[in-house]
Amino acid sequence: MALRFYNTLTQQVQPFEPLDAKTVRMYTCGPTVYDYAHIGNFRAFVFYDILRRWLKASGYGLDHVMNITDVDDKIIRNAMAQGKSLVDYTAVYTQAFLDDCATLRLERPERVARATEHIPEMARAIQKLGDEGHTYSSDGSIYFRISTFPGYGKLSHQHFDGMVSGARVDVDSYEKADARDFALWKAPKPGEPSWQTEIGPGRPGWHIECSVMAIEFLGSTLDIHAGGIDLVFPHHENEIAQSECLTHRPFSRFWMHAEFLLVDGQKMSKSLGNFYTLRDIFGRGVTPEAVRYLLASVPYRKSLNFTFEGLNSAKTAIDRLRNFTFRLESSKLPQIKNEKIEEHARAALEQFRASMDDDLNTAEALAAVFEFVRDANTAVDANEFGAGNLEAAHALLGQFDAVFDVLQPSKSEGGMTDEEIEAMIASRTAAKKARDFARADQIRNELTEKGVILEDTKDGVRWKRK
RNA sequence: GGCGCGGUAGCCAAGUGGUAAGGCCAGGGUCUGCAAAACCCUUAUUCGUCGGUUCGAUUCCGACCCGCGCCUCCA
Repeated sequence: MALRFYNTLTQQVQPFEPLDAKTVRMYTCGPTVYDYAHIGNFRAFVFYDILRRWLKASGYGLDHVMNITDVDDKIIRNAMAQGKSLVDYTAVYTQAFLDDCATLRLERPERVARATEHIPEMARAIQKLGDEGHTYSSDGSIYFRISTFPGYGKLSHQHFDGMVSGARVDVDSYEKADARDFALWKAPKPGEPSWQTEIGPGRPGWHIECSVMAIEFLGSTLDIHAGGIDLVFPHHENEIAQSECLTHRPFSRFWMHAEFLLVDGQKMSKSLGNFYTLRDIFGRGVTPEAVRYLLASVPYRKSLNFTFEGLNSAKTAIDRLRNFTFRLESSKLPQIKNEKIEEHARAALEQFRASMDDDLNTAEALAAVFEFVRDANTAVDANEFGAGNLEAAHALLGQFDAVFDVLQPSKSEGGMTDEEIEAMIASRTAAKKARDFARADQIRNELTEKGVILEDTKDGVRWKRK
């Protein structure tokens, strides 16, 4: 079966292939840099990464744009409260975000676009929407008139019959003609940053930035537009309205949305005290790989309950896979090729791919890997796993890690060199030979404290860093 | 109220009209001087509840209960 994804627009799983058959043009909603990103945010960002990697593994090129929203109400409020300029304020959190992404091994999109670098284009787009009768002004702000776009609601599948046009729903402290209408351009307020443009002074609304940057970089019709499920309405619905009024073409062929992350079964919030940034979690001795694995192992369309127990489970699962690769590298294997193992490796690789093709079913893909690992471990125990099986095993593990990317440990600071470790192991072996077990145990404990784990095997001692 | 998602072993979780993947935990074992580490084995007659369709349903249909998200900023 070929690659297929669930499309929020059609509410169906559909075969996927990019419009030009080679390169996937994809836009994903990035962060608003008003604070450190939290793990809930990274649920979506890890999903983007898995999607990217699987598209690449499927042979496609990528042109992926992600925005960074560096101007919005919260940013302005916080920056003003701290007496900082917008640029100074957002620089900190933008960098922190990029650092966090690198820590989680998220591939950098082909383009990372900052909203404030595209304001003239946004103004021009708003101008054009105005020329075509989709906007109205009120107190210097410009609003999109939803009633001019009949398709409104097609993504979120909502009906707005019950909403009374002209009703005053004053949620934004701006005047709107219709409750659904949204701000394209916000009038400058005293003390707030604003830009001088051909449509007057002010700053862009949130929704317009994504439409404008997506179209600018990727053209009028994208292959995939992705985001968190909470963005379906109103953000993505509004993007569609703006973009399709602007280009008169379908905005995105596929819309993909990552489900929510819960913490201890509840929505993460500062008031509940279950609000975690990556920095908070790493402070508790959790590795980036464990976070990555946990977020990736639950299929993206299923809500994920984040717990420290889950992180622990992820860590152990990764260890199992690392131990297996370590074992293949360090064991003396017989010069044979076990056909049963070969067949299993082939079947597991095929199953892995089929599962990923099926709307990125990462849970099922993982099962294929683990089943093979168990089978292969048993064979190694029985001395029936041969050097001739290594290639097929590595093909499977390589495919797995091209997506999950957790096998290589993150570098830890300090620590001993390989030579120092080998020297200590040599003295321990000597002590063991002399039956001085107290001395041998002392050396082993020392190594353990320094994060080096020894394993006594029939082929001798082998070691690894924790 | 509207729209959407989900309820499968202690926890996470896949899946199918024909009788339940995988991971973690737990218990047992192998290895070992002993631990540790590693590896292996075992662990749901049962898939929220109640009806219906069917030779047969966890899987299809209906009703109900429960949890979550969106409907105002939010990944």
